[in-house]
Amino acid sequence: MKMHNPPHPGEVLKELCLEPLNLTVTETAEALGVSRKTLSAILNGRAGISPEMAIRLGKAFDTSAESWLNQQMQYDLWQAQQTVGNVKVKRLSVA
Amino acid sequence: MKMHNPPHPGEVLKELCLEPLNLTVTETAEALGVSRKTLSAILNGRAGISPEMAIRLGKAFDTSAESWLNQQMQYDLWQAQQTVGNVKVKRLSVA
DNA sequence: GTAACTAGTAACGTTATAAGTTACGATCTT
DNA sequence: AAGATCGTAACTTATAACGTTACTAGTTAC
Repeated sequence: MKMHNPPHPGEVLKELCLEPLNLTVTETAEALGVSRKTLSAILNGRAGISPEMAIRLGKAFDTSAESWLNQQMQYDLWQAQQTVGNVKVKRLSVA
Repeated sequence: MKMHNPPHPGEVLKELCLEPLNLTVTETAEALGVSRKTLSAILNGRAGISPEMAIRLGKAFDTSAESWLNQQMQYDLWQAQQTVGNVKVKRLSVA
């Protein structure tokens, strides 16, 4: 029931990882083994974090890949709810 | 560090939702508002659960959309780790 | 035993996303 | 001025979700 707009994981990545360590986008992209463009898109909220990317981030920043995917999931779910949150579905549970 | 192969969410859906309620695939697909093919693909592990689908499942079975997406995430992450789990990434953390 | 229902799936199309390379313009730094 | 950095547009490739239609095969009912 999270009711607040979850931040895009890219923002978090920038604020919690790149900035504190004074890492450039170019430098970080190379370290991650992805193109600068790919990282840039994530940082600017124009792409999501794929499972592969989550693994890379986990290794680079010594965090859990899961935490990155989790943030992405929260973000995606919130977005989907804004779009199709009012789809009509027949209740199938016992209740 | 979950080391066991997580089940495909489609299996869980079948065993925990359809079967206990004696629901047919056709019937459930209609209730969810998706095509029979789409549901069938999920149930047989040939498609994943999208955020939209998670919302539909949550409404139909009175569960949280999050739990469905979470299962999908675990599954995707495990799959990705089997494939690219050994990518080389430069360590960027302080440690 | 035929008709109805059910299920998997192949073949087609549409839309969207992740990722890559290349290239350009803008800023900032030395 | 020269070099580095960054965002981003254009283009390509691969994958994925979803839809419709249609075929095959099994099961159930009359």
